[in-house]
Amino acid sequence: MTKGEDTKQMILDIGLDMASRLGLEAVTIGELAKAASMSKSGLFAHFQSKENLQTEILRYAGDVFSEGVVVPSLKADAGIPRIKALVNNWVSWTAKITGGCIFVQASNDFKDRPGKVRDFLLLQQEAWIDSLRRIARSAIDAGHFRQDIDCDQFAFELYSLLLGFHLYYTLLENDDIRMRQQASLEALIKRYQ
Amino acid sequence: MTKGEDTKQMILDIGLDMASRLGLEAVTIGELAKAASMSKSGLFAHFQSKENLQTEILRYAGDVFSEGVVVPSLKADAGIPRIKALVNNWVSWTAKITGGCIFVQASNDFKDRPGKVRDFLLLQQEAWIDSLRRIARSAIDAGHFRQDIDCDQFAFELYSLLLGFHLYYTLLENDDIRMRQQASLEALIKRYQ
DNA sequence: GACACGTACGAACGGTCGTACTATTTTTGT
DNA sequence: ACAAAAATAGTACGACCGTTCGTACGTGTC
Repeated sequence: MTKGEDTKQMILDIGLDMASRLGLEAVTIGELAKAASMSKSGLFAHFQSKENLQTEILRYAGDVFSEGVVVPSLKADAGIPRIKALVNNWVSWTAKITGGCIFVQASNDFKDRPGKVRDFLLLQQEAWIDSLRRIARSAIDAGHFRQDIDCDQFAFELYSLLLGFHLYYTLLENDDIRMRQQASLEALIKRYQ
Repeated sequence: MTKGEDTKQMILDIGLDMASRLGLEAVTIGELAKAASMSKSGLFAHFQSKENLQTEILRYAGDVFSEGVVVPSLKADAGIPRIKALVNNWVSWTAKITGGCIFVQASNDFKDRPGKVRDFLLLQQEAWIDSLRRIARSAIDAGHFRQDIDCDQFAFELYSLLLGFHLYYTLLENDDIRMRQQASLEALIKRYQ
């Protein structure tokens, strides 16, 4: 790893932390440079535009998300245990940072702003929904879910539940919400059994 | 209505339209003045700060929301018909404008920015959740829902469903989502009967 | 030793932001 | 009709935005 790549990774680390706390939009080049103890221009040289910086932060966030949320859940037994593990990991990921899930935040920020960042975010969201779909599929294969269920429908309902948790947790700072979401998850699973 | 109040209302109308399309954050004083064919300073005099402008737009949005979403649903028969009417009205309200629901957008934008706007938004969200709670309560009274259900839990699950619809509709531009949400709503209602 | 390259810097650009002050015009009450 | 009051415009400000420029200091290569 050359010196430049090293620095760039350091910038992305700080940038991801910043984006997690305040949203991807709040990551300004000046502020990021200050946090990284660099000059604006020195930092800027590593990316060639703000768009690139944002996209790279998202990509890096995706890697961390995969490693910290998706992959660990695959170690749980296929089917219902894996679903519960995934939800727990997602909740931990979301609750760890004050601003909630960076992807949920960014989805809201960029949904009406066409461009590279939006396109990339869309790919990531579709990949995430695909993860939910596949986890439902594996629950069928494990014999935990009925054969005739609609995996897309399950993915939508599960993601909705996570989004509900996200709003209650970040905006309303509702403390009971973990239990409430747990109860909803149980009911959701039962409906597909 | 004096001339000033008249102008102010006109500004709020345009401001709400702007906020609906691009989010409350995107309503800048300069752009709003341009859209209203006024000078920045002339417009600014009606509010005394950006915070006031944002709060007043939210308050006005709340009025429009009440009148266009909540009140009409009260004309439907109490219980399940009223719940379905409320959901349909909410979906129409959300789908009518490109940016989706202004409150969902603003919730994401302001959740980490303490101040008057956030405080007011929180009140509105709690009032909305209370509407959901009361509509569940009236479904119990109408004999459509079981006596022993948790109205807060129902409100959370219903709102989650709406948030899921919101993301799928605004970001993913998923066309099947109305049907999918309809199916989920039916299942949700059935669980509480 | 000359040269190119990677890396970082400070300064400055044109632009937009919210806000403050001062004029000027328009409306209102008598 | 006229003065008081309200409404709007004009101008300027300091701060921050993303971006560009010229420059300087290593480090490795021919």
